[in-house]
Amino acid sequence: MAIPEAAQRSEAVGLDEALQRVRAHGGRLTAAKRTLLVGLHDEPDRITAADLVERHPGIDPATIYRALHQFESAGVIEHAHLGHGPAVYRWVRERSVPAVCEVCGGVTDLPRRELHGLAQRLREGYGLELALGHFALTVRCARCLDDGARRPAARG
Amino acid sequence: MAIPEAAQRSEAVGLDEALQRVRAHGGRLTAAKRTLLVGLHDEPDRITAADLVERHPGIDPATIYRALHQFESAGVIEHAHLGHGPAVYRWVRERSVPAVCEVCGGVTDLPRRELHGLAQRLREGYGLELALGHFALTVRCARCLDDGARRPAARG
DNA sequence: CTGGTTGCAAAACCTTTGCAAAGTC
DNA sequence: GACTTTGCAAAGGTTTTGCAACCAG
Repeated sequence: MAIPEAAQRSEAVGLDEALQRVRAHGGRLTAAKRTLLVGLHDEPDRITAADLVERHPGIDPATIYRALHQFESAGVIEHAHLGHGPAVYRWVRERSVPAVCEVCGGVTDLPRRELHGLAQRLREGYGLELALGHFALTVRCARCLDDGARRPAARG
Repeated sequence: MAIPEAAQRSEAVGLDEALQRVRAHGGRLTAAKRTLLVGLHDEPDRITAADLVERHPGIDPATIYRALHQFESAGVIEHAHLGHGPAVYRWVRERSVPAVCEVCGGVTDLPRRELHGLAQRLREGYGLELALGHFALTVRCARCLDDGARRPAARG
């Protein structure tokens, strides 16, 4: 239930500002962190910690996890859970809501706007403030729905 | 990405029918499974596998996990992921969508109806069929929002 | 120099799997 | 008697932690 401190209303930041932010949060800028920040900044997709471990054989997994936590506290990156399996990390950008196909695992990014109606209902009806983006919505994509229709489910 | 076979459109079933269903799915009714089914049937809340392990010291954890899978295939129970931490299991009932407070972890069950609007938008706008109930929505509950307002967040 | 950071190794956590013995139908 | 299930133990994948050596500011 850890809540990223600064990540709350963060907007996308450039690489330079990211470095500053990490320092401002009490972090020191080591070679490892610079490397990881550059890698994350240049990566358009959501990636796992394991991806980073693989791409940076010189950096220990523990270091990578620790750096990711720190970057997230600094509001530079954010993580999400797409389903089973490891968390995925991404540079903070215009906030979107990931929708994961439960069949093929494909991710569709939805503009937050699509969730406004729901957010309002939850706010007015339940006093709940929808927190978007940290956990994915589960869906079935068009392709998998199509496959399912063609080869109907093994009877119940 | 495993999709429960029969659980798709299951309705709540009684204990007796559950026993039948498990047998119908090729399962044998052992003492352990009967015990677990009764426990699950009588439990109003979502519980973890660890809860069951604790409540039934005579049954091995591996057996409990295997039984849970089998019950789920039979459409008798369903599991969901509320956030970080272990999966939670519950007797199948009128389908609802769990909303978990990211601060306190409290769960609010939403009627599926609240999600109809969103489901329609995703269907018409993206060809995505919203799959509800397996993963929770993340929210902040009224109480935690209130606390947050009183003791404002450490600035970003 | 002080205090954050690293690598290594070990552990934590949740869940799955192999196997021989035991149980169900 | 055929086939499933159980307990035990071991392993799996992901993430965290303790600790001594190291490095940034």
